[in-house]
Parts: sequence; structure tokens; C-alpha cells
Amino acid sequence: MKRWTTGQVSKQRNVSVRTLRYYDQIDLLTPSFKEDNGRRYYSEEDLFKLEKIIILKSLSLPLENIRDLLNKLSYKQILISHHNYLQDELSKLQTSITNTKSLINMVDLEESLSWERVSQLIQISQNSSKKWIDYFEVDEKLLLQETIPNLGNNDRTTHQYISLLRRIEWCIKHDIKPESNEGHQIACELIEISNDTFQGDTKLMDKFWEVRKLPSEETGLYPISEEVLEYVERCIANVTG
Amino acid sequence: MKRWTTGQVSKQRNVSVRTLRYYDQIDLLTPSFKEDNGRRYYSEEDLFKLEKIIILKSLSLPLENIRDLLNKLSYKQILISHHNYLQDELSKLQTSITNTKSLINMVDLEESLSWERVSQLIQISQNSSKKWIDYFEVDEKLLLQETIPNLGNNDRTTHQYISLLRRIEWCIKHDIKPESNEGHQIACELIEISNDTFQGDTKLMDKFWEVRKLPSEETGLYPISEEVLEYVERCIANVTG
DNA sequence: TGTATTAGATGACGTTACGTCACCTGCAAT
DNA sequence: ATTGCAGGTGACGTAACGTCATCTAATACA
Repeated sequence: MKRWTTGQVSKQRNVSVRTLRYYDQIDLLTPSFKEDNGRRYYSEEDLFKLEKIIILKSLSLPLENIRDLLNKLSYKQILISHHNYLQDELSKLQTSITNTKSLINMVDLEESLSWERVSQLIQISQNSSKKWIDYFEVDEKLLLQETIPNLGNNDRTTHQYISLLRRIEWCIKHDIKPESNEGHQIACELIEISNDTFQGDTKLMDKFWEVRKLPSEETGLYPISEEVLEYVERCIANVTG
Repeated sequence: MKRWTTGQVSKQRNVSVRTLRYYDQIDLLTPSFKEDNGRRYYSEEDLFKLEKIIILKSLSLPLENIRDLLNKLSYKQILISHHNYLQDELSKLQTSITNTKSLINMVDLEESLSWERVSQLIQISQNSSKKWIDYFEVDEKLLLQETIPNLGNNDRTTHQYISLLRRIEWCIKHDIKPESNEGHQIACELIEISNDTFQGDTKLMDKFWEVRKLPSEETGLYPISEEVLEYVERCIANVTG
């Protein structure tokens, strides 16, 4: 029967010798053989046990709990809970990534970050976003998912869309009416982008703007103030009406 | 101007009050206002700083290092490194998931697991010992390396860059011309490293050196003096021209 | 207005999962 | 014979807080 020393196990399983000694000390993994000279020798079974420990540890389970669990759980049970854990982490990671992308875009697009905006964005992504899409029908979803700028994207449309929002904010700040030339210009560009996005489906477009008006905590969309939304409505009404 | 107490920040950003006090204690995040009664009040700026800290911490960067470079890195640089990190985690997770799945299948199919098989599978997913610094760009590494002494960074390229810069400074001090033998040698090594770094992308390489000419407060990069830059240009021109 | 209930502050000690250090031992190799 | 490892045993150190006990000021409410 094969036996391994601490050093060999250490190299093989990428844990420190100290760790092995520690595990022995706290009675988590005691090597099957211990000779008079005090040396530790690990059996194949021990290695499996170590592997179990490593997996359970990766679930951020404290060693004390692992010790209690080790003999009660089968390898399969452990693997399955590990798998579930990984899946959880995966979805967390994915929202984290979109979130980070959004922030990067925000830094790019806004000259000065306001805490309010950033914190809104962070908050939204903390309670699992992506809810806005639930307001739509299956077939509508397909189109939207691909085309709606969600700030996590780096595409041109997103940038255009956001720079338009910035321009609107600027207009509001400088008291330039939606009925002015600038407002007209903005409306035209908005319509162009929208046509692009919704591929001429005006009904869907209207519905989208309805959803837009809901609070962003609910929809998980990039937060747009009431003022801006009103401006959009008015300048578009001015053009199309 | 808005101010937040420890409790409010704690709830908002999901960190414990103890943590905030600790960060104050170690001079990592000292609240902008501290009243006679001893209470801590955080400003908007403080919140941004906290957010930066949280992100850098997620790269498993020790708090001490975070303190040293918090002011030297822009929000965007931090976000991008974070993004790199997340991408890395994602691919690690994905392989981890696949491996776990196949292990579960193995347990299902073979009544007895052989250690050899299992260990093969697990070994693959382990060896990526990236350090936090690896999530930054080449040029940012220079800054980091300089800011945080004894970084223990094994990145050969960064070391080469720094030692070359030292050599150039030495040459300037001792009035050794870029057209000299030593200058020639330096140029050759520079070109070699650059080729390595940018993998033959000369455009990117040019841009790299262009950016270097801007003041470092603007770029947030490792400051290289005019003299050194000129030396670089001259000795490279001497070789390639 | 007085009082009860918090929210906040300050030490001080505890915690986890090891790292690190000093020093000792048995054994194979030169 | 000695030298160089690979192994061992305490003992202390560490990071990033958690968790008391105790005190004080701010706020809520009767």
C-alpha cells in the first residue's frame, strides 16, 4: 500500500506542510500511519479525505464544521453542494461583471461622478437586476435583450443614448425648452436611435417608455430623472404631434 | 453638504460599523468630519473612497497597500483591474463547474473512485496563482511597484523596465550619451522588451511612449522625467534610424 | 420637560487558519 | 565523519475584523 509523507502530499495537493500539521493538530485529518520517529504518512484514503476537506473549505465552511461533517457526508453529497455553491457564485459574478462594466462606462461618459448615481447603480445590482425585461412578452424579450442599451454594453448605441441624456440634462440646466431648436434636434436623434433599436415597432417603443417611467429600483434600468423623462416626452410630442 | 453617520454608511454600503472604525484607526478612511462628541461623519467623497477600498479589497489586496495607492489610482483604473479580476474568476469558476460535474458523474458511474483519476481532474483547475498586481496594465504596474516597496512581484517585464530606467538615469548622471555603446545596448533591450510587451504592435507601442510624455498627475502613471524620455527617444532613433 | 431608548464611541480581548522562526532529529549521500 | 535535507515540535505573529463591557450623547416619546 502506498504512503506519502507531508512534503509529498504538500506538493501534490498544493497545500502547505504547516497546513497538514495543523489539520492533524485539530484532529481534522490525522494520517493513517505515524511511526515512532514521529513522521506522518498519508494513505490513499487520507488523500480523498483531504480532497473532501479542500472542497468543503471552498464553500467557506469553517474547519470545525468540516470536521463534524466529514464522516456524515458522502463524496457525492459534498460534490453536489459544491456544485450548487459554484452556480451561485457564477450568477453573483455575472451581475458583478455587468455592474462593473456599467460603472466603467459611467466614468467614461460622465465628467464628474455623483455619488447618487453610482450608489443607485450599485444598489440596483445588489438586489438582482434584470427585472425590467419581465414587463414584456416572450417575443418582445428576444428583440429587447439584444438591442436595449443596458450600460453594460460598450456599443455605439449605448454611447449615443447616454450622450443624448447628458445633452438633455444640460438643456434643463440652462433652461433651454424642448420646443427650441436644440430640443427639436434632440428629438430627431432620439427618434432615429429608437427606430434603430426597435426596428420601427412603434407600439413596442411606446411600451418601453412606459416601463421607463417606473422607478429604477423596480426595473433595474439606468436611472433617469423625472425631469429628463418629461423633457423627452415634450420634445418628441413637439416633433411628431 | 450631506453627511452620513457610521450607522448610515454601514447600512448603505453593507459594511459593519466596526469595519468603519477600524479603517479610521489604521488611517485608511478617516471621515471628513469629526465633532467634539467624537462622532464620525462621512462626506460624499468619503463614500467614493470607501467604494474604491471595497473594490481593491476584492482583489485581495491587503489594506495596508490599499492605503498607499488609493490616491494614486483613478477610479477607472481600479474598475478596470477589478473587471480583469472578475473575468479571471469567471473562467476559473467555469472550469471548476465543469470539473465538479464530471466528478459527480464519476461518482455515479464508478462505484469506487480511483485516486489517480480524481487527482488528475482536480490538479488542472488549480495552478493559476495570480497576484493582485497582475490585474493591472503593464504601465500601471510600474507605478504600483514603485509605490509599494518590497512588493515581491515576480513579473520579469516590470523589473526589466525599472532596471532599464535606472540605467538610463545613471547614464544621464554620468553624462554617457545615448549615441554611446551603452546607449545602444539600452536601446536594444528597450526594443526587445517592448516587442515582448506589445507583441509587435508598434502602434500600441508608440502610443505607450506618447502617453509617457504627458504629466504624470494627468495619466496616473509612473512618472518618468523629461530627460529620461528624451534619452529614450534619442537612443532608439540612433538604432532604428 | 423629563425620561427611556437608541446610536455611537472607546478599549480590550478573542478568532481563524494558518505563516514564520528557532531549534531539534533521523537518515541518505558524499 | 560530516553535511545537507526532509521531517518534527513548540511558540509567537498576523489580518481583518467580531464581540463583549462600559460610557456618553442624541433622539423619541409620554
